[in-house]
Amino acid sequence: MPKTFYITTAIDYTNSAPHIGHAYEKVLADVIARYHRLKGEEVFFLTGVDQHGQKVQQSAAKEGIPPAEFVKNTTQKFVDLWKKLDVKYDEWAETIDPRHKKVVQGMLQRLFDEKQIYKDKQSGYYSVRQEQFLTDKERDANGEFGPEWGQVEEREEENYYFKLNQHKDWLLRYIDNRKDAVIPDFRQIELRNAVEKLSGDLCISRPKSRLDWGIELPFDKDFVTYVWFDALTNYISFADYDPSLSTFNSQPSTFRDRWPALQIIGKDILIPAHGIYWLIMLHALGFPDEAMPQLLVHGWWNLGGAKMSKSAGNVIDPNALADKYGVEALRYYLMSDIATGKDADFSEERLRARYDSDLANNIGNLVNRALTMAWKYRDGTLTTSFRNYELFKIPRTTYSAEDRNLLTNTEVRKEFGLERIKIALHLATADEGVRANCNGFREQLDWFSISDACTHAFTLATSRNRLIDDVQPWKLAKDSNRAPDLDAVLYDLADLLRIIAILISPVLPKAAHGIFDQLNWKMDLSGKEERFRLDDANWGGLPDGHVVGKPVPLFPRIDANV
RNA sequence: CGCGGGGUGGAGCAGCCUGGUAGCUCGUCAGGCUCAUAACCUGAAGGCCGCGGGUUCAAAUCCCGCCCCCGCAACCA
Repeated sequence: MPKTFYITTAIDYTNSAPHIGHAYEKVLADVIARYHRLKGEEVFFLTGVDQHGQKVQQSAAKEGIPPAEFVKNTTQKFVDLWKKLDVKYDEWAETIDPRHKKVVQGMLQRLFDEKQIYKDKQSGYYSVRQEQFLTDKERDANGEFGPEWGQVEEREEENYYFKLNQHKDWLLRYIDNRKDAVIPDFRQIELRNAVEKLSGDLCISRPKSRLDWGIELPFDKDFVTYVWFDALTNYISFADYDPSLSTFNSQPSTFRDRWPALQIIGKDILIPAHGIYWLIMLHALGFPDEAMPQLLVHGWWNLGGAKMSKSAGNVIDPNALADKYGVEALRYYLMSDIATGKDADFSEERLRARYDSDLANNIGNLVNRALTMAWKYRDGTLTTSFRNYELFKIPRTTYSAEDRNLLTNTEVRKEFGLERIKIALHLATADEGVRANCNGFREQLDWFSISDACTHAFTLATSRNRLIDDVQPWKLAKDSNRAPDLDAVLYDLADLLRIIAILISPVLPKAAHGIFDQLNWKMDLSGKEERFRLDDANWGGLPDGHVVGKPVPLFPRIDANV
């Protein structure tokens, strides 16, 4: 059996409501997951929330409710948003889940038994009011800790540490040996530089006196584990990893079938969390190099060139955008107006412009004009009988230079007329054009260039908008001698829409269904077969006599509504 | 000399690794069409590819220097 395609996202911290960055990452993962389903692969898409930690504890205290209740409320906001945005995951990770807790504790116990975790003292400046140790980052311009920290004292605290540093050389070698450990490549360079500077071990605990909203250390009930072993572990704990089995090959078959994952993360959590801590954690647990996850690092949506932040009060609410413009418009914008891995500037104006020009004017309008003509001239019925006519007989798969000569031969021209030859040429090359664009589509998606992949669907749509202008079906309709020509064009248009729907389905699932519905293309497939399959994206899939549905504007223009 | 990204027609970007007529989308202007969601199609205008040097027959693309903008710099999820 072919291996399952496993994809994860970062799990979001449930301290506040989701913003556009959260939405971008999940939609990106969803699109990649849908693409792999489209290829017929088994897919396991995991996303979820990180619910433990100090900030949650503090926020809950502020509202006067238990952390568990607070977390339940914020978690719901994420769940609701993913439902709204058609983010279709296969498993949901919550760090308060008992399954997760069991794996985290199992891992910690094993590493403790193997002496990779030890207890030590740390000392430093501690803010009593904020209940946290301060670092140089907290110092103001004068090198002092500002009044917002209240009383700052030197304090000493015992904690548990993970022997991170002893794996440094391994990590360097791993990064050097695997060119695509991190995508895009400049992030891998960044990581490599950071690893070289790595020194010291990793503090992985907090005394319960300071933080008790977390997973208890299995070997010391006075401590909870702090963020790293808790949050990062979700990627394996929800994929059936068994921490009691020390070698990778002894893991359950479900886990081995899934792992390793393609892990989608933001640029802020590559270094040190995923690029260093996580990879070293896996290595320490006995994961071989071949079982290291690939990290796909995306950039940020900025606003007017500046970083979005809650303190600046310029965060974008994905819920409001989805309500205002629709889910498809939002998904399309997030996928098309950014190069995966890089930053981009968020602009509502560009969202509108891209939606109107790419979706409404190009694809939506094509659906409308193609189906309107099918009804106006043929009562919605498509036929393939045009293939019985002389010039349309050339089997498209064997179309050759000789055939092309035939079509451009002056004698033939005289006999059939330039118009029919034009259409014959078009039909003869239609399949080839579809295949080329489908291949381009695959290629771009395999490189995570979602925007460029979409372009291939638009190229096909543009080619048919051009064809309509070129052959002018409204004139063909007035001449009964041209009936086969019109049939051929109407069939080609409808079938192209079917293919376009398949290609846009990862990014625009609702619209793809909309096209299929308007084409009246019901797949009488059994069981859990997908409605969209890349294998079906070949010219000529609609049967003779198929009756299409009535056209309804697929992507109503935004500027007309607002 | 901390690490990394960016500086390309009015706007947003691709191209740079693997040198060889500067490409895409939007916008602008001029035509065409009427099947269509005032959509669609054709054509045009508009760029010394941040600056200075170098390598080369040839540089946006390679090398050196400089200027400007933006992230990150370890307890922050």
